[in-house]
Amino acid sequence: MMELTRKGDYAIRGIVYLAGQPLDKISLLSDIAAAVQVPQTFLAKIFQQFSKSGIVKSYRGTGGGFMLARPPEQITLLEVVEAVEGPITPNRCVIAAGECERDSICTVHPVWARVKQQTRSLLAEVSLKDLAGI
Amino acid sequence: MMELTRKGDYAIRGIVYLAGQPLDKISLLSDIAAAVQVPQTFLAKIFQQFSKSGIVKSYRGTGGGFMLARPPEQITLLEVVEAVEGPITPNRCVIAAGECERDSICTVHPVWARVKQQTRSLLAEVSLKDLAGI
DNA sequence: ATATAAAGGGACTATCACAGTCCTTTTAGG
DNA sequence: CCTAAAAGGACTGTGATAGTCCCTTTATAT
Repeated sequence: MMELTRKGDYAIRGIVYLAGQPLDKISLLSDIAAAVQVPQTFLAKIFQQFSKSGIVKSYRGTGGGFMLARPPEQITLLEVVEAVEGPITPNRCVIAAGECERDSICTVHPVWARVKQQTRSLLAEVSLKDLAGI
Repeated sequence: MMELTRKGDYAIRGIVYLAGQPLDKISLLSDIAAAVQVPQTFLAKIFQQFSKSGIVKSYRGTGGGFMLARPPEQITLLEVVEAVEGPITPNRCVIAAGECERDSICTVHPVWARVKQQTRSLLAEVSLKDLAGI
């Protein structure tokens, strides 16, 4: 239970690397992939998701690459994880009330809600600045 | 991320049902399965794990079945979940130091350790008595 | 204009964990 | 010794994960 996927792991590695680079430097995907030891084609998919979530800005063509969309202290670990893994939901029931028919009688429900809330707020307190050790 | 499997869900349903029964009553697997709407053969595997973990006591043969091994207030949700899902580990690195080679440089590591610790202690505070609403 | 260097995006594949099923064996009572 | 239960092993279908491959789009440099 509660395991981060390899994709999530790679995502964090990649973005933390980016956070460690000079703010206005555009990094090549190939460089990032080599530095953090992740297959480049796979990392490409991950950075596409980052781009859509507004965590990174991408530039195409010659001289293109990736940059953080905001300074590292304004990007949280929660954002990064949820960008690639989707919302954190310890139990399907937590997604939305009524998702399971046993809802009304389910005393476990509120416990998962607390786990979710607690975890999200912990991850929200950690920024890329912290992780990059700047 | 962080999703409880269906097995874990079923496990909780089954054990909470048992906690709601009279303390010394031996319940049939077939009854439990029917009550909580889980395939009996699948629930059988789950209760075998419970039995090995010492959460329930099993009796074979005619008149056999299952009973909680301890009173409901002495069995925690953490025990139940870990019995069937294994240890709660948000990230492979958290399992043991040195599991990943990037260990020493990995600033994310301590964050996962906190998530793990926090979640475990929350689940440890909830007993079957609470869940069964006794 | 055209060659080139990048990211974007779609389609495809292999592997593995999850979610079960089925069948045989063991244990206990009547 | 027959029957009722759990124990255990072997097997299977399905879906998510973890990629790969190839083509398209966009931008720059010559």
